[in-house]
Amino acid sequence: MAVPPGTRRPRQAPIATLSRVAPRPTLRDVATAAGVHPATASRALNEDTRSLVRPATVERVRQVATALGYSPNPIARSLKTNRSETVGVLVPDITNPVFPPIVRGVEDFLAEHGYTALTANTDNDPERAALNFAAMQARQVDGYIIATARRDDPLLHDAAGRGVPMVLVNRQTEGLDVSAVTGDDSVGISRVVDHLVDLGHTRIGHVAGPSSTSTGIARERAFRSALERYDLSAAAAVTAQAFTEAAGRTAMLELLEAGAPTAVVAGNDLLAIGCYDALDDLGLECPRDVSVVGFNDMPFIGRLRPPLTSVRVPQYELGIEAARLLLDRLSGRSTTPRSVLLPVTLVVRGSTAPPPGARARRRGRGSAPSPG
Amino acid sequence: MAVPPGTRRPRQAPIATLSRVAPRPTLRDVATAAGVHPATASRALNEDTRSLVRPATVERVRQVATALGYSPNPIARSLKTNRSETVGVLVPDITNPVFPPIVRGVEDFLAEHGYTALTANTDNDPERAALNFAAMQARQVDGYIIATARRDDPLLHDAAGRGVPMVLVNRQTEGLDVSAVTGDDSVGISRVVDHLVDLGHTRIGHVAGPSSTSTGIARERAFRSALERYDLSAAAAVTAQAFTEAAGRTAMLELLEAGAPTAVVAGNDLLAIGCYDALDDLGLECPRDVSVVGFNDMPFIGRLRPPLTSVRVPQYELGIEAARLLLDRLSGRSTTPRSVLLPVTLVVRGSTAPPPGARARRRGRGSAPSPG
DNA sequence: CCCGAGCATGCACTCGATTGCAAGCCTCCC
DNA sequence: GGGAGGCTTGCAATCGAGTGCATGCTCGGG
Repeated sequence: MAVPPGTRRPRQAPIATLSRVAPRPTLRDVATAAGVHPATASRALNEDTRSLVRPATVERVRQVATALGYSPNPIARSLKTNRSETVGVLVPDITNPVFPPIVRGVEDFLAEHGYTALTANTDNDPERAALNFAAMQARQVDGYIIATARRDDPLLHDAAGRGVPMVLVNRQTEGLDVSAVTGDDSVGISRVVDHLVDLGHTRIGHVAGPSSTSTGIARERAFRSALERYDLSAAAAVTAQAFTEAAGRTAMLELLEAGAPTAVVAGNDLLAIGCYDALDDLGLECPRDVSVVGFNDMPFIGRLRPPLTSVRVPQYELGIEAARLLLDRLSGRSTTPRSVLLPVTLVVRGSTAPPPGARARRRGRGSAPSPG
Repeated sequence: MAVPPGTRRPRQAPIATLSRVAPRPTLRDVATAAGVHPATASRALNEDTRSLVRPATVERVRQVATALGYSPNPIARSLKTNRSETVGVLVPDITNPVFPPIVRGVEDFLAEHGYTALTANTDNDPERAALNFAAMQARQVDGYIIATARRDDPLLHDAAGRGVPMVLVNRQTEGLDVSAVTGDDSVGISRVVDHLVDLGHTRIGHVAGPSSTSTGIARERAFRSALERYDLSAAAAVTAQAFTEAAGRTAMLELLEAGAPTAVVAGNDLLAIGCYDALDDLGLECPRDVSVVGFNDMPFIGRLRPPLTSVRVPQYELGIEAARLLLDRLSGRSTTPRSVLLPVTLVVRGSTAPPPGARARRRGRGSAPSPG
């Protein structure tokens, strides 16, 4: 070698760059500073190859590494290992208040374990979902947390078939053998119906969420079976086109025309707000004329006019749990899919009241109704 | 080499893996399939080296590439180019309703240009911010969009000094020569004061945001100078410890004790909700006893009880604009920092009314008040 | 005292794509 | 017909870290 010593870093200095970013030290830098081969430095710094290196050397390398402020380049590592310590998170729309707490939970748990999250919005569009999914795939994400599942979702079936690690959160897909974390829709709706019957309602309607989503279907089913327990049937039921305020309003207008419910169970809080709008349109008042119940207990939903009675779903915990399941799967700790149902609670507020011209029945919580 | 031809892909098949992910085709695969050298394939597929390759070859390579479903491995590319087509987004807390629209705007604009966003929450903790910042740095993000700026922020000064590309959004940092996109706080507050004076208020108080944030300070300054234009001075002003409901309540209780304002301008909507809480505590009613105004016009804030008068800030557009500035900077299209002020509008709702025992003055919008 | 076992370390190749440089071919013109 | 120049393409090194294999050293036993 004719190269004089100390010329180890051949990156030529840029001619006239004002203040370029100082290059981070690499593994080679650490190695030469510690007087060892890069391979040795690599092994010394790596948890599960450390045993191959003499303890004294390990110590020296580690000290040099911290002294230089070395941290491995995740890109280079990913290239070699095919893992990126990154997971993809798909949500319909982060602007929908249900999702920020979920995402926050996911990110918090991931960060705690050295992972980072790549988030994308799909707007419930399968095509956008597929695009984002592929883009994340290309970026070598190790797995996915999916809040956008459709009841029948070819994209997910396909991916699951290829063995892509993923966890569904909030929503499910039928016949898909992957882990999922959701709120207990059935119990939630059941509590809602208990509450309304308690208040004396018998003509209860339902503004269901879109039938393309598991939550839409599950809550509608739960609604019907809860009514059956009281020998009641739905005053009317209309399915909204989307989980949005506008769709809720449209559906509610239809519902009010179809039956004449004294109470309405909405598929989620946004639909419930749409119901408020529809009542406004018709000059009706909630809860005096019609009681309304939502689902999810979004932030600030208790401060609406009137405060919305809703079912609280522990969104943050949903996110935490989903992230936990995914990392368990990635680390090989657990291999069989698990379905986790998180408990929900009914939060009674001002949007529910006895039906017009009636007094509330008094009844023990959860007990069977005494026959008429 | 004794290796028979056709053995180009030496990855041995795993023994008993049920359904592994099919390996994505690489550039080499495309190259051999097209009968060219990988380097040629690379140039053919790359926008700005394409001119070096014979058009017929380009076409052949591109066809083979799409036939094989090739897409470049961003990890490998990043390693070589030191760019990742990824930008880091720092927000205090995605759970705060102000931020989702901003993030959404950022992500939408980035996605449209082939970039992706890495989001992290800092909880306004400089230490967490530094950690996240470093983690993103390690992941080779090309630049940052920062919604967590503190008024005096060593982290940002340091990074800016090193030439790290970044754009501030929503908040600013003093004496920092980087691009920033914010709502026009000064005009917003000015409109608020106009409106309150219009209604007949003269004893106006302020619950200011934390003085560690530019928005806290800027809005307070704007508040005082707006009052001066009417020869008024603040009935009282208290600085909240954080932009949270709880901090707003505490500050408001103090404020009500200090002065006896008939109207209160809150530093943002969350603080305004805290003001509602405080009024509740004391058995006062808004707007009958005290008018309250917020800032930001968060989603659903108009559906509160009472509907909050607030200043609408175009958050989504803030995000879009911030992303645009950053990408302009990254592409070298624009090099000098720019400050963008987006226009805001006052949205008058039910939380503001004339002061107790007074009728509203009628006054032309924005005109100087007629002296006493 | 010598040889073998075993531990510690170094060497070199790899992941997938990019890019400076070299080489080949063709064409055009003298 | 021959040479020069330009257009295409190939070669090989590189980014930073991980890893199978080879090598060297040390220590212990015979």
